[in-house]
Amino acid sequence: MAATTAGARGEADSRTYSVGELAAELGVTTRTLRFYEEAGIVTPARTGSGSARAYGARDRARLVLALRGKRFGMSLAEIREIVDMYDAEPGEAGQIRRLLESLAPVRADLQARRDELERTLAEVDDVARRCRARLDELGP
Amino acid sequence: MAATTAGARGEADSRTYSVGELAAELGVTTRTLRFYEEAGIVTPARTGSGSARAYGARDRARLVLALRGKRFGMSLAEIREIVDMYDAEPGEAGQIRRLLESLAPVRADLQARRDELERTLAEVDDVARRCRARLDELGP
DNA sequence: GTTGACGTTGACGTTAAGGGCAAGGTAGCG
DNA sequence: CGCTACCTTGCCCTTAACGTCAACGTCAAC
Repeated sequence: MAATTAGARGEADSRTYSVGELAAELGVTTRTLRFYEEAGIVTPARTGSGSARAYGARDRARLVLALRGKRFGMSLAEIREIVDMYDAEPGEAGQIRRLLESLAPVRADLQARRDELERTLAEVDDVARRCRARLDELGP
Repeated sequence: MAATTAGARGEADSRTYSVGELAAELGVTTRTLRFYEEAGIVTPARTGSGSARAYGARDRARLVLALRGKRFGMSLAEIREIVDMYDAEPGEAGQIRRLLESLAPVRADLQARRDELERTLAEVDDVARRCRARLDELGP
């Protein structure tokens, strides 16, 4: 199946990356990329003969999202879910509605985290402010 | 050493919690609290005879901070550092200055994370928007 | 004075997220 | 042809952050 490795339509795929290349670019090891593949986050194509992984633009995008997700404490499983819905094929109305619904809690969670971060940031700033005040009090 | 379990000054300590109590309140297990103690995040006092842990307001506050930190992907070690500086004794000028300096990168990191979150949130919203548009296109 | 709820330490098990290494394939290059 | 660089698939090791279990103390209640 599949025609030219290109997606549904629009061959603006540009290029394709090898593990090493992509790993270097993303600042992770090749082991990590392989691990993410096992976790179902990416499914790179293979080169005809060598069975070497060939990551496309879509894989790259998913990895970027995954690494971002990891940064604020998501598990690979959570990440997988989110990334999956990110680039799900449009499909028919029912499917889209389901996607929208599953998006809601994700959004809520992200927002909650952001708010917490905001609060934390404010607290840190407050500590800093108090420090400076104390220094003013002491210093000449 | 130490006088009454109370901090530097101001006995507004109110009450003290047992492991179970505090764990329930914070929504974690007692094991977790003990683990955080090993990790140096809290150092609850002990009751005279039984050697049972008695968590004070300060411990509670540190745990709240720690759990918040965990939510956005910090390791217990990182958490410990931050929490430590949060309620470090004022100390002399040099110490305060050092605290201020170590606070800067933390703040930068938090801000970076928040910005990333913001961007992710925007992307999620964008996906949702496109979903709705597509539904409008399809629906009657 | 024993029962039960709750606490204690200690030790071992588990899960997630990789690290690292061995043994081998393959593609270009001189 | 052989060298080198990069890739492949196992497979086991490690670290963090707990879970779980055992064996035992303690304190109030009955």
